Amino acid sequence: MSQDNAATKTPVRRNEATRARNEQMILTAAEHIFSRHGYRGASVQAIAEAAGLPKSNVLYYMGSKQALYVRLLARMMKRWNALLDDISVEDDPAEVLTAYIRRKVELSRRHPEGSRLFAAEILGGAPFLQEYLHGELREWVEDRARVFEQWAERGLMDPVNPVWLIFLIWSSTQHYADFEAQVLGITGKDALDEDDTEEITAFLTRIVLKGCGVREKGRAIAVGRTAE
Amino acid sequence: MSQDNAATKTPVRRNEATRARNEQMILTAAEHIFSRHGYRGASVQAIAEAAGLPKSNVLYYMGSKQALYVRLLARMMKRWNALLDDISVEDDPAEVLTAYIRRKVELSRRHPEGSRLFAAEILGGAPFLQEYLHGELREWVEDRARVFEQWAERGLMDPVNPVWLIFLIWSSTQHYADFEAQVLGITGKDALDEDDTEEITAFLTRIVLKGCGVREKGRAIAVGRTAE
DNA sequence: GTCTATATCACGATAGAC
DNA sequence: GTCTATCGTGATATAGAC
Repeated sequence: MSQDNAATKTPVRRNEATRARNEQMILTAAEHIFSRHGYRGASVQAIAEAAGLPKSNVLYYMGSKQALYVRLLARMMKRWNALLDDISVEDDPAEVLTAYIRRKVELSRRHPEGSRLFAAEILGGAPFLQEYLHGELREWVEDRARVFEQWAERGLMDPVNPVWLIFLIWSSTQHYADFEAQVLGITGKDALDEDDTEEITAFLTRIVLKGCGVREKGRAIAVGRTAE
Repeated sequence: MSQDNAATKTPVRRNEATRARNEQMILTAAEHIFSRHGYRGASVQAIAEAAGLPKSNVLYYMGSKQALYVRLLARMMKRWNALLDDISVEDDPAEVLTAYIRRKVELSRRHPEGSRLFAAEILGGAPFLQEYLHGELREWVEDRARVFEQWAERGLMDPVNPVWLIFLIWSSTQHYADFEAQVLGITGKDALDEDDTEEITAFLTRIVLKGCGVREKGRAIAVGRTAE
């Protein structure tokens, strides 16, 4: 990230701070613009204006439009991976799924523009993420899928297709970030507050757990009008 | 759609056929390009090349880039509305939800690019669809929501928030069109076939019905490892 | 290290030849 | 009705002044 210090003899501490601050401004602004218009639809000019810097500075700091875009994608993948810790057959399905849904909703809420940036990349056929999808992410899904299947064999949940289940969790949680404009239009709100988010998390958790017949710590779950 | 016939004296049937065919080519090509790159990211040049026509002809037939885009959005909204027939409290929740999920999956499968076009529009803040979201679509959702609530009061399903339920159905069904690149990357397939689609429909239907505690024709649903 | 000025090219749209 | 030629604008990127 900063290997070119050898070229400059003096420490230039003040400039390093300036650079760090400007880079942060650019990254924030770029995530905003790219998420709204996609890679091609976004212009460096618009990003520069949003960051309050001259257009050339954006290119000076980031090298090129593409390098900036790739850097943002990588940052989002990193956030994403941070909440995907390992699971094993010994874990409790209800706990794992509940925690995962909650974290996904929280991440979407914390970084809606990153989520939309990723969504736009996938919508466009994932030209910059082909490798990631076919490699790292695919392996991650296969690992979890195997655990879900073992849970089903042990009678801890229904034998549903684990990949479709993962897609269900992804789509339903990200929806509130990616389709925010639609959600707000239909609900008539200006923004979703923390209470809404709590309610949505509880709703999605409940549907997924009950829908997959997840037993809590070996007990059969309550069913019927008294449930929840 | 064709009110300017008064200007031409002769019938010009052949040209009408040419026009109809060219317009169709343009609409198909434009849906492809707009869905990949969004409104700003798409160029009339690229649409023209995909349609096999000179750039000027695209603008001649469609008037402007924006008019073409709006026309495509309207076409998608029309397809969308076609499967949203009225429901009442007297209907069976299981039947209504099952049919709706099936139709949504089928529509996404028939028109994946239309679905992605819509998604890109929403991702970008829905600049051309604000009115639709706050008006027509919002009313549609409120109508269904009221019926869901009445079903819950009658004990036909759990008292879940009906709006979150509708969002769940939308997001989980459209996921396979909108995030197709991700789905194919992770599953390692070239395309989802009809068997996959059937399986996904069955999975989503099962999770939603069971998750919401929908009783089939008044009976309590089966639960536990023998279910399904 | 930062920013102005500019090179080069593609954009949407249109005027006018056929 | 169709297509070529072109206009004015805004794109990414860079060279060079400070």
